[in-house]
Amino acid sequence: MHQDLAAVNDSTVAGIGRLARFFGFNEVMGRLYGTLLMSPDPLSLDDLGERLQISKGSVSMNMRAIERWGMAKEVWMRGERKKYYEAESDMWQVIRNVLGGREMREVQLALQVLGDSVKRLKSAQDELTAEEQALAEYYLTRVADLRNFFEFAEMMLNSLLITEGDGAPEELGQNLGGDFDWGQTFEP
Amino acid sequence: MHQDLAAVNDSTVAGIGRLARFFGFNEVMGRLYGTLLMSPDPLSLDDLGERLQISKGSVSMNMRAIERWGMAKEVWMRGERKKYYEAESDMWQVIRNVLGGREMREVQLALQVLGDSVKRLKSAQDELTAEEQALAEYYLTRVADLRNFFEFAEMMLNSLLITEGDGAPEELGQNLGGDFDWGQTFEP
DNA sequence: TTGTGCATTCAAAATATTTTGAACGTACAA
DNA sequence: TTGTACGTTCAAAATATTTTGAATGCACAA
Repeated sequence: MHQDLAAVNDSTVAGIGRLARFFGFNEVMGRLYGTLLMSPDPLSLDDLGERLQISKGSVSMNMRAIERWGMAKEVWMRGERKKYYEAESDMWQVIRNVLGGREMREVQLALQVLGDSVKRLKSAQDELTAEEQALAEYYLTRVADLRNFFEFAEMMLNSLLITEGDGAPEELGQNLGGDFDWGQTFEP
Repeated sequence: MHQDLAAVNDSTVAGIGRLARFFGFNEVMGRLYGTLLMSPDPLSLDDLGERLQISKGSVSMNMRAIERWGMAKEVWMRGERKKYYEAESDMWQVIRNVLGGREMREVQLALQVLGDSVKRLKSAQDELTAEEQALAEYYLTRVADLRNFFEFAEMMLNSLLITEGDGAPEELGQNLGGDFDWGQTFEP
């Protein structure tokens, strides 16, 4: 193949691998996804292992993860017994799939834990010595700060995830406005 | 200390540790930061090692990383020879520090690589066979998709980073509007 | 300047993650 | 139903990351 075409493919695949690592996936996942993205035609597991020089097992496991994240899907090639994959090429869809499955859970969990902390602190008020009460106060402000932050993050994520159809969110601000106090600060 | 206060401290510290891992830091960094955040007073390296039961070396190295990320700063305690730290408690500032130092670089790099690819493809046009030209076309659309995506990400980041003062960005949309085509899609 | 009390460094050890490949399972063509 | 061509699994190996603690460095009080 022409040298420049190969170079473009390689640097893109390497770049996406780097990004994948950066976002907490492993690099091979990124390179597999990149390879699919840069291929006009679906590729089989063998094709992928061949191109990236990795073992059958690794291709199989990593591709399954990629599929679960909604970053690629299987494609049926008639008359073929092999599995073929093609990349989800709408970046917004990929982002939505990943955020929806991961960051969202993480934020929900954080909010849950913080909510529990507030309850716990408030219901313990009576049993506390003066010194402990001061610490409880302090904890409440810190926990409130964190909650504000995560509520904001949740709202941002929702506005991305709710967006219908392809492409960039039509107007990010639209989904966010309304019931959120934008003027807040974390140092009251 | 009262059981509920300890529990709130511990679950918050654990939660922030988890988040740190999630965002590509190591868990100990998160727990150190969480411990500082939940302490009304600055803590020394020994205090931190003691509370988290980790070695002097680990505290030293991880705290330095935390400091570099702008997540905590040193505090001078007069008459003390120890180093004391306190957490940066403005979450928005933390986010800005981290994004500014990391994601921003990453996005810039990606844009740079993609820009190079476009140049390379365009200047190679002449030397290509018909088949190679078709592939080059395909590459150009994929690379353009990625570029749109990263340009959007860059703009989002800028609007967060540019915000002055404490607290949540006053109006995220404001910084974004204007020169960006919100109506674009990645599948023209 | 010296002694002391820290922080820092770094090589080795511990731990965690990822890859490999052989063994196994499965679906499909014949 | 059988043989085959594939995919999947998983334990062991390879690799990467993190922690440890002893050695070292540094600044300050005296």
